[in-house]
Amino acid sequence: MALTAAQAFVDSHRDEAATELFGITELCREFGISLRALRFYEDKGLLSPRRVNGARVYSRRDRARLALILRAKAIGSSLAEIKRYLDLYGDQGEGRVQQLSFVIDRTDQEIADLEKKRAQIDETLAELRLINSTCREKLKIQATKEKA
Amino acid sequence: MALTAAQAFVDSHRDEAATELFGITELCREFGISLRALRFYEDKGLLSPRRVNGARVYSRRDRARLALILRAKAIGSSLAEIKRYLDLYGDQGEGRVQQLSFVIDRTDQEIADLEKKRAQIDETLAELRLINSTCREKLKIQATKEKA
DNA sequence: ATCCTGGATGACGTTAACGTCAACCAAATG
DNA sequence: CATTTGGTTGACGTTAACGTCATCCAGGAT
Repeated sequence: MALTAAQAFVDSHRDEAATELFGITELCREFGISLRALRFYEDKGLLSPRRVNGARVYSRRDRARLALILRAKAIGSSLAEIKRYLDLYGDQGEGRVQQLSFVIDRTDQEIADLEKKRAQIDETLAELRLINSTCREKLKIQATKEKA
Repeated sequence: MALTAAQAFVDSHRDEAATELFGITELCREFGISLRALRFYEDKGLLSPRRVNGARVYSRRDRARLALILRAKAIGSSLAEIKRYLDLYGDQGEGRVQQLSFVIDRTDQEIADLEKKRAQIDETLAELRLINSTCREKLKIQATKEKA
């Protein structure tokens, strides 16, 4: 099997503690996404992995970022939203008052939005459970009918 | 002000108990969506209001359906998903075993998906709250610094 | 040397969910 | 009657988030 320099390095350390770098296919398989998607996220500025001979090499931080991206996608955020959202994660450094207040406001907003969404999910869940149990009841009745 | 027959009817009963019908603009304003969107949902088979002189007239049930649609959209479902989802609501009638089992399976699946999504939201909320309070701490420190 | 395997652009296609625009109608209004 | 108002149907445009080629390139394997 043919290997690029980066992948060779990765593979050689696969079972050791220091597997700090990941190839693109590796990451894609791990998260179940396509190469195109991962490159697309990069185009959109959500990721910026290092390059080795032109090839993308992802660090643990890149991998963590990707996990955040996919989770955010799963809860319905657009890539544009996710981009702004990611800024909140990295940047809380030793910021000035201005920056801190900004992050606080943004997170306040995000939190409010998510709580609203959560509430809607709970409503829906309650209704679905009702439908579900109602159907189960009816099914039971049908079953007894059939026995008779 | 000019009124179509249907709207005239609606308006004439506006403050009474029997306001059972809604015009399209009325509904759109109530839910904050565009005319185009509402018609689009109809094209996709999510709604089928009655017609009076060609104009759409929505009943209470239509209105309730629309509420479901928008809530489902808010939690991230596509219109195609919503369509199948709506079938679960209306159809649980006095169905045969086949139909009942189908609805049970579908709701089971939906419930599992929503619970997963809810869990991801909770994770995200926890992280955002952490970031938020951390920033507030830092801001406090900055404030005391400034007083000194 | 050559072939094969990854991976890297780049360009174009695609689907969902509308927005926008044009042209038409029917009813109330002046 | 002419007009304005609110509604209708197309048809085409648009944005997001990729999929799908086609082409190119570098590094091992044979």
